[in-house]
Amino acid sequence: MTKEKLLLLDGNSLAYRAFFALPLLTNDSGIHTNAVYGFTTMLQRILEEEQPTKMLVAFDAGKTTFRHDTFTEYKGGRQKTPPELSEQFPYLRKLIDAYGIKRYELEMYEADDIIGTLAKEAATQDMDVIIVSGDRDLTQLATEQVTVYITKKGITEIEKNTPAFIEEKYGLTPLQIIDMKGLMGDASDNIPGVPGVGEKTAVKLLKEHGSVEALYEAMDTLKASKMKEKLVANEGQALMSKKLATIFTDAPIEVTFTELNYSGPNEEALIDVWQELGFKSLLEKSDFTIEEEERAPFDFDIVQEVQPEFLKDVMAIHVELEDEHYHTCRQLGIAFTDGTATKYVPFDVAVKSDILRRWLEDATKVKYMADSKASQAALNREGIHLAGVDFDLLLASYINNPALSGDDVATLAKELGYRDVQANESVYGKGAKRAVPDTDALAEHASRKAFAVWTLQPKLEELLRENEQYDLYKNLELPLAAILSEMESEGIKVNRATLEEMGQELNDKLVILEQAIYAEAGEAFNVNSPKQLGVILFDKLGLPVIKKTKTGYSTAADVLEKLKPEHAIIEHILMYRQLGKLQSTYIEGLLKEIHEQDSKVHTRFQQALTATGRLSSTDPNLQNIPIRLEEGRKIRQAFVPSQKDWILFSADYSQIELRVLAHMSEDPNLVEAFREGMDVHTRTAMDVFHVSAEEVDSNMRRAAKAVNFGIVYGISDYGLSQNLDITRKEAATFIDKYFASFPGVKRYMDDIVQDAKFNGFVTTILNRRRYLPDITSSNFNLRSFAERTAMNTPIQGSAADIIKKAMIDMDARLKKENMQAKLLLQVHDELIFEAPREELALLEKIVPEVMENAIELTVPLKVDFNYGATWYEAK
DNA sequence: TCTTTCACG
DNA sequence: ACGTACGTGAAAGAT
Repeated sequence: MTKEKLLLLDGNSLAYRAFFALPLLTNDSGIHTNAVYGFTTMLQRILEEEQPTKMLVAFDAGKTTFRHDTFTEYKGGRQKTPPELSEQFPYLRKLIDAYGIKRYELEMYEADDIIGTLAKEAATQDMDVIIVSGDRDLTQLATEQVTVYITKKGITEIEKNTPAFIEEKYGLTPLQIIDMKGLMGDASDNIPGVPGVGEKTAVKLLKEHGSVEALYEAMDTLKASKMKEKLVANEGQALMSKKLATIFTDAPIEVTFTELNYSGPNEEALIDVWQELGFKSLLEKSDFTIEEEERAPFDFDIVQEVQPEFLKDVMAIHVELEDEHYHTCRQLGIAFTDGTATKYVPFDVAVKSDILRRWLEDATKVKYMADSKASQAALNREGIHLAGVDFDLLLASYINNPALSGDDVATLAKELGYRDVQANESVYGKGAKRAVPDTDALAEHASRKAFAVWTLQPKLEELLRENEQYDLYKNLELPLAAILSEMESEGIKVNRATLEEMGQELNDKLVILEQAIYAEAGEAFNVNSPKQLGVILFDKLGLPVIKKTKTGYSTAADVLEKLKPEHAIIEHILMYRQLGKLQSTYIEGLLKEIHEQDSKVHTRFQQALTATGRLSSTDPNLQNIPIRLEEGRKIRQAFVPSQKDWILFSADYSQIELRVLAHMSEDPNLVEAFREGMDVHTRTAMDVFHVSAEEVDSNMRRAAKAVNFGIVYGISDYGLSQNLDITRKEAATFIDKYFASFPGVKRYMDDIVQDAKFNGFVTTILNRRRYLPDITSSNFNLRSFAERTAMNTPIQGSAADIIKKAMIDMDARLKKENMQAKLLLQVHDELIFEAPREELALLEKIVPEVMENAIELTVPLKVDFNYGATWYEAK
């Protein structure tokens, strides 16, 4: 029989802690949920770690307790419980019941007393006892059998108070904690103590005398001092305070230990509570099976022939695809609705219908869609050129709040309170069980999506107008989707043979390096395993440990760089890593993505994903093809134009983020630097180091460049010190000097954080928003992160606005000029085109012109360009 | 599925 | 006293 383990939780204290530690979350019905959420996450963790056999959550009952008989002002002057917290207690009780945990409260006693009484009793029955609270007072209950867990940093960390721990921390026994409070008092409980005595003095006195009573007995031996006077004058108060602080361990509790047996949650009840509270992440993480919500019945028809009268002037249409890989997956069918009648056409039927084809291509026929870029790309494959898209649910949701957007219609709809559409996962299944369902189920699913789009269109447009984001959505993101879809469908040609040849060479080098590493290590091991590599470097070879990760030794490149002088193996490992990365990600990875039919790769640009408004690129990611190191840069030799005698043409914005910063901050110094066409890093070095342009050496410029990066990222001395490998203090000096030279930037950074605190969000030049709920958090880390984000997002996001606008203008200009040149890729501050060589002269003229004039700033935008027979040469 | 590492702007 | 630079995606190993 294993030992019983009793877990006693201080319900009130933990709820308070969680409430103040977390931002005010609300569920769909507007109930605040942060305290319950925090309590739940903490409970989940403790249950997993401790595996208790018995549990109880104690609550305070009512306002008055026996302590008020001693001192009527006990807990007086306390702030009223915020209503946002009060409303959560019923849910907390429901939650605890669903977990199958005993709840208990007792008239006239506080939760502490219940816990103290049960802990004492349990210890006599030889149980292990763990108490969990946010209130340090409870540490007085610690004994060899009773450990008191006190939550720290809100609720994320736990301090385990054993008698030994308390001894080390204060030099006191757990029971002396009571004496300490008797002397120093406790403002939060309105316990007076002795005025002028704080923690330091109290601990000192108790180390000397042992207890409050012993201290007063020995009072005559103390030499006269202000302190002694205060002690003498407040003897009664000190003794009363000690009494108030003492947890009562003989409360008349009427529960048996059998009632406290814990055997796990009632899953069904717990799911219900979590759903009611809207704890999506917990529901997903748990392995509970969630029952489908009931949906209202829905009328739709499956048609095998498209009649012209089905197709109205304004419709919501949905192209149902097998999965998210819309360039390759099966297209299953098309649903369309006018809000009255909903029809589903299997895809093979749809493509054969000239009526439908003409309607899809007719720009005067208005279409509302869930994800127009995916649909357009999927239709492009059949030679259907979608036109007339007027609403895009995915993009509208993303602009409304970039943090929420999933890519499933059900998820997006649910965020707006619409539930009559199923999640893809529940229609198709997941993992190995994933399969396309029968036509009826498929048709219903697609039809419901079309209807959801129809229903949500007015709501979302209204929301966007309210926030003055309609223009951004309608005139930037929506037309951009069509352009991106063309870019993706066009694809970029990749020379398979070139990559294979490089792969062969890399392979030869990797084999040699691997052998050298084994020889230097004295054994063979998996160099790609950070764990095994850590053992070799730090245990076997005894190299100094510079940094640790949460799972072991760090073997990241910056760490290895520092170890280079220590051992010859390091250089080989770094080289192995570098070449291995090229081989696995860029040679093998890219080869897998080349389409057989056209020798091209067709990436997907995610337009509704990033928090800042940037695009991202997947399958393959063409926004991180190597360039910084020559070995990697050669990968770009495999990217070629799709036609003979064509070229690749690349144009990039110079210092766009710093120019945006100059524009937004209106810092005179920074503005001048750009207006004068100066090298901005050199200029920064001149101002920070107080030297002339000629005196700026490469080191100074390097440091200045790092500071400029830091400014854009939301500067911190720690980050800069890491980057430049200098001390934090030196980094702080750099930053101070920078802000002294660029006071406008300093003001901007301060203002933007204030704005974010006031509004709860930050915006870009085109009014893109990012909400920053953590900006008011009491958690230092969360708040600091939000503050840096507040500084960075307007910069990164506005740069994204600018290049997106340039893409739209460029598309129009290429059409106007009747050019064959095609835009293929966007890499954040760079556009890559392919074009016949004859168009080069015109490209050199119009690309910089269009890009530089995309959006007018108070400083000029500058564009550099290059071209060549491969992407490598277009540098 | 999560963690670590490393490629890009 | 707190402990990270901003934004991404892919591969490999560990779990």
